[in-house]
Amino acid sequence: MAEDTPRKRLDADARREEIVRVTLDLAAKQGVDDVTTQDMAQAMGVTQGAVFRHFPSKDAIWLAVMHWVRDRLMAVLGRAAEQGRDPLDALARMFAAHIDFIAAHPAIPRVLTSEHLHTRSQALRQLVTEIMLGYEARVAGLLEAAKAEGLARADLDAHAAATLYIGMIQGLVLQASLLRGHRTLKAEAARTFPVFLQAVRPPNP
Amino acid sequence: MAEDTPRKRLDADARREEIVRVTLDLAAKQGVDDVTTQDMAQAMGVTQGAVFRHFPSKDAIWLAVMHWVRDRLMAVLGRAAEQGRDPLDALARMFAAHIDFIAAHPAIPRVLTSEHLHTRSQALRQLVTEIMLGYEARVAGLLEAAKAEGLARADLDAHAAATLYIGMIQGLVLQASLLRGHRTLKAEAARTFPVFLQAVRPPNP
DNA sequence: CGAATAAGGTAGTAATCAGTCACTATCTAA
DNA sequence: TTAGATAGTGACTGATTACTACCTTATTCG
Repeated sequence: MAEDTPRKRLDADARREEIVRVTLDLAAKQGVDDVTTQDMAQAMGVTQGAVFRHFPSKDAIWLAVMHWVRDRLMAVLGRAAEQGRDPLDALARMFAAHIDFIAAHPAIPRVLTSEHLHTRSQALRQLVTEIMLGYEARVAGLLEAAKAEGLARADLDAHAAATLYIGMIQGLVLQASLLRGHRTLKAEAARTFPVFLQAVRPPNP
Repeated sequence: MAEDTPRKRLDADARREEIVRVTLDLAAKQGVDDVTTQDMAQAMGVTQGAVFRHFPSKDAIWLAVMHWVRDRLMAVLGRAAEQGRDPLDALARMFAAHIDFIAAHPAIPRVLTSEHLHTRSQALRQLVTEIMLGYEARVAGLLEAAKAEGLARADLDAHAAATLYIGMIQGLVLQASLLRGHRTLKAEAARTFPVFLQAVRPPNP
């Protein structure tokens, strides 16, 4: 819960990384749009002015955060998917990896879906769009591959199913956020994914 | 797009209603957490101080907005559902009505899922939770009824399916918001709902 | 008609915010 | 050892915010 205080006088690269880290932490705790540069500085044990030595603006910080999220998330998803024995197994592994990643970094979905950030800068909006479309294409690709192998129904609308998949994650996150504690993300995810799979599977086994 | 300027000197009830209306409008245009009391006043053609004659605080305005959303949304969903010939038809009508309502009032899902509002006051958070749980229970109820009539698979996890249903709406809204214009909410919704239905329907017709 | 009532205007407040800048402390390398 | 480079400080700014107090104007009703 506390900061492991890698105190003052970091070189610029390390400090930039730390700013991204504490920004994600703070976004999880107090909400994306309530994170101030003062909060970031305090979490690192430096003064507020120091933050602006490493980023020209707050938007630039959010952009760096978004890049961090994209890189890590895509790496995690890719690693999980390539371990799958077939396309549907890959999708299941990817889903589980995503849920685990969100559980470890609760701010990630909030950053990606934050309307506050989307409206702040064109660059931010574009990056989020790119992440979403890329993710959707990846899911749709796995579903198409599943169709080719007869693992998914032949008439499946892969694009629509990918939309449903992404929505499923959003719904799970919102529930877990509203009902903090009462329902755990992982447990609900484990119940909901099989229902999604039924929409994909062919009618007669 | 413009204000139909029901100009000055409204009685308190009418003014309160108008504040709720313009707040929803502004939230759709500029984002929930970027709506200021100054913006509201300007949209109504009064000064900012006038807003606080009718609400004790900005949180109270959001609470009134949330109540408006709950009342209207629930009424719309209820009316749509009771026209259904069977539980699944009711669900389909409810979904279509929800999408139409969102298309007419784009701020609604943003208000309901705004983390900024959830963290502002306990009352707001509680009301959103109540709306979500109520909605989910309604969907789960229809699905259970469908099971009883043999319209849904007997082993369906109605609760999980309801979670998936709500997530589907969230996913559609996010897509429409990010890809403004490129994809229309109604068209994507019409493609995605049948995929969801496949998860519900019994294996052999 | 005239006074009470209710709605809006004017002009503030204190707090908070991102961003700036001149200065200082610390590190590194010749 | 010292000189240059760099990270951080501290005090500041101007803009914006929700909210308030006092005053003015419109409406209503006896």
